[in-house]
Amino acid sequence: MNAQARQFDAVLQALSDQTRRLILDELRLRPEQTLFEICVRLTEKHQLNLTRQAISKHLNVLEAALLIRTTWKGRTKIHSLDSGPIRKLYRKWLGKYL
Amino acid sequence: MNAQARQFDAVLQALSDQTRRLILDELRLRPEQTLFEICVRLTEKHQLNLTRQAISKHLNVLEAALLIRTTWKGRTKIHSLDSGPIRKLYRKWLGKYL
DNA sequence: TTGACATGCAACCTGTTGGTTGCATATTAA
DNA sequence: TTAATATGCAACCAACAGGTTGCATGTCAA
Repeated sequence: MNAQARQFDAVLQALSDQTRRLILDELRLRPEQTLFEICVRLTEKHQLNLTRQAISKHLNVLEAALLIRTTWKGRTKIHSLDSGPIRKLYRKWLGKYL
Repeated sequence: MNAQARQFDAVLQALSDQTRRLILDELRLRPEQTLFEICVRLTEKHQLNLTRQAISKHLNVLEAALLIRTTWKGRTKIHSLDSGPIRKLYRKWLGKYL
């Protein structure tokens, strides 16, 4: 299996979880959020009661699929959406089905 | 979690496997194929050496996600692509990211 | 310097996924 | 009727996913 197929696997698998889709939605509306901010929004806005570590794992999955970019600012890690992989998936494969 | 989120989970998870994407690609180019025809195409065209039962499981996943429709014709089961769930996903969620 | 804060890392658990092998069932053809 | 054919079903397995708890690390503020 080639590299692009593996990349599509990772992107689609990352998107196949509602919690991760909610995280992306939040980052789309409000970029540059920390782990704690994301936790607060998910619990208060979406009644999603997960531990910080669970959210952190989801962020790692999204980052591994290159769907979010991160930078460190002192002791806080800033997360932002990168929709590049989704657009690539659309151009190279998914678009045929629309 | 609501029903639509679960449906999106199922569709994206079904799409997150390269073998299943190849199956959809084959059914898009040539609809109305049986399990055996799909097996032959995957092995001969894509050098994918899987047992019939493995392919059958993949077809079940795709059918559960409503990505393929099936009808019985005697002792053969005919599979066809249904891109409806992909279009719905695009309309209701993914399109925001393109 | 010390304590609070933001995050990471690792172990663990349960359920699911992707694959196999073996056998059963139903339909068609000889 | 019998044999070949197309498929389904079930058990099993290793690997992975999603979640938890507990502890470690690095940075900022008092």
